[in-house]
Amino acid sequence: MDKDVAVFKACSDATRLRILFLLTERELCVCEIMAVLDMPQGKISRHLAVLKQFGLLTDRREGVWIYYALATDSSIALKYVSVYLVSARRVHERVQTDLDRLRGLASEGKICVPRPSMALLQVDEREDPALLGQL
Amino acid sequence: MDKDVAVFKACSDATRLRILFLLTERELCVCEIMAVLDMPQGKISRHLAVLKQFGLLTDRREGVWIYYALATDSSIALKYVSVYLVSARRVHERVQTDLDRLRGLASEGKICVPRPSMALLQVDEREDPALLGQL
DNA sequence: GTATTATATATGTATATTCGTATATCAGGA
DNA sequence: TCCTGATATACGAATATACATATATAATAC
Repeated sequence: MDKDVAVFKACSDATRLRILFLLTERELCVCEIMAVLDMPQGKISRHLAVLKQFGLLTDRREGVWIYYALATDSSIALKYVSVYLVSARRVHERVQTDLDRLRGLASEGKICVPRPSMALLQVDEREDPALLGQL
Repeated sequence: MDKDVAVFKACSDATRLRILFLLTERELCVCEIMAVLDMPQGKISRHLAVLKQFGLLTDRREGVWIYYALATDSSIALKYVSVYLVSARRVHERVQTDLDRLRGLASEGKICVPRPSMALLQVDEREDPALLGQL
């Protein structure tokens, strides 16, 4: 149960939640997240460290860049949070703005090297209404 | 999105999460939760106030007792947290112990007046594997 | 080797959270 | 009315968190 508490704690900060929503799009390096959220590098790195420590993210280095991606199966709560992230993306304006900004900056080549889509979460967002149909 | 952050913050404490798991069984008054968790009354009341303030609980007074129950539809995140609560009940030992203790104390008449089951969450826990089948 | 870029981390400070303890409120019964 | 049991809340101490700022590390190019 402590792992689940940690997952919820990781999500209980607006900046971290925005980062998680961004990562539903694809894996991202720190500089991309910095550019989209327009926040200082140290702040982003610290939040990424928290998310990784609590098991929500994985990272891999590719040359100078370190790419972060949503983790899976680290806890029960994370599974449900993952479904939430994919389902709620289109609902929150803030998230829409962030995602638009990410795509915009990437297509203009203004943030490091755009990576191919490699999101680990394989849920089709169009399927989500069925998930909660019974509620 | 702030509402969702609040929901996750509400869940990011072990005591509050245990209370939420208990309330998947049925609505409960403060003295029942106190007895099951064996914690001082002030502590329970404070956590209930937080959960209510963040929209996770509703309360109703019946004479001297105030019954708390899981709320619904107060935010997107809460829907997914509710499904998580029902699905994860049987997985966590701590939750099992709490639920067994609740039923034991209630059947022995050791905690105020046992109420009929009035859980607001209408999800059948046997259905939950389908919810995450695609993950 | 040095310089540069990307990322991580240490430090100090302000704020928030949690808890135990004590006290206040509220409803019902004598 | 007073008393009692159930619940809420206020207060202070200990701890945790988030932040800006500064510095450290790590990989690459030269």
